[in-house]
Amino acid sequence: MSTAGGSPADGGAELETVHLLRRVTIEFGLRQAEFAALHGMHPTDVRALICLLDAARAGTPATAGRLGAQLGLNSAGTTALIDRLERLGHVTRSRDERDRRQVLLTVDARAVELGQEFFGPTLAGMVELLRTFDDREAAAVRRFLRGAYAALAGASLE
Amino acid sequence: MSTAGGSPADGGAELETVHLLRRVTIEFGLRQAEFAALHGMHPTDVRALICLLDAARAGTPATAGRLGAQLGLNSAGTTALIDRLERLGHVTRSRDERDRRQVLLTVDARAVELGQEFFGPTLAGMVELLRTFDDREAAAVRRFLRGAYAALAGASLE
DNA sequence: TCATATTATCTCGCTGAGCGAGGTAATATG
DNA sequence: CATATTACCTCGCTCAGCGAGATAATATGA
Repeated sequence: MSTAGGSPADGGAELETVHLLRRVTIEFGLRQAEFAALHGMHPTDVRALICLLDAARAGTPATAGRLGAQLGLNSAGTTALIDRLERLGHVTRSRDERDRRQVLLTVDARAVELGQEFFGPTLAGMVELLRTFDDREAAAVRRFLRGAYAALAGASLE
Repeated sequence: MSTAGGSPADGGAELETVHLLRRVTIEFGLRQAEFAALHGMHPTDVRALICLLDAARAGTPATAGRLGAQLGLNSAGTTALIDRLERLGHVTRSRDERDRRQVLLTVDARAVELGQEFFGPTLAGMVELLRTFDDREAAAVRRFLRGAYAALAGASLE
């Protein structure tokens, strides 16, 4: 169908998808907040762990400053954040030997486990769902998410 | 982790999609925080406006309590949140005449405009992208997002 | 080499978002 | 009609995150 002329009804289907994405992001945030409360943390702490794990997966060295920038915190807030995570034993600080100004961050294995315990079933549900997609459909989902990221961040992923 | 019987390569493609979604949600949160800072608000205030607009779109009456529940706030925090939004002129309180305990909330038109000014280009970018999808691909994206919401919220949408 | 700028992080003091506890109307229940 | 429940609000407090500024490590230029 999809008459290209941009009738209100047609735009609706696409806007609906965007609204859907927005609701998903809010719900994701709420689950993060729950996980945070469950382990004596704050939503920002969980977001920080996610960023650190993403960096680890991507092979990017995780420094204090980079983390703060990703989370939109200033340096004082970043220091406080890392203090909390370190106090809870979820991350470890270490000096970069190449540039001793920088603080490298590593996520403790136990923190990863806790995350998988909590988010595992949810993420598994999504993976399960994706298995019912054929190649073209799965590729479409990835293409949309990459595009959404680009639209949001003004930068594409890798 | 080791999910069910899929080959490692297969699980990778699906997990990649899920990680992509997670990154998108974090980026969405950052844009919300920027919008908030730009207008003297806080991230929670923006999330609240989104919830109120979603409720309006769905035709659900928006009450103080319901909003607080959606955002994971307790009653004190909810009251403070609505105080802030009302002080900024973004929402209006009114008593429900059916049940005078309840406070109904309506979003001011100006707040909607501000949101569209800021998020319009980003959302338009996503809509544009979606227009390049054929019907089956677009449907796949919606199906994934609905499923993701269900996995996150433990409830499906409508 | 040594002064100077820049970068990366930390410390200090403060503001205010959000919590727990408790209060006050309005509505339900026996 | 007393009592419970619901929906919201007030009060006092804690601590996340901010701005300002300090410190230490690295670049830059004469």
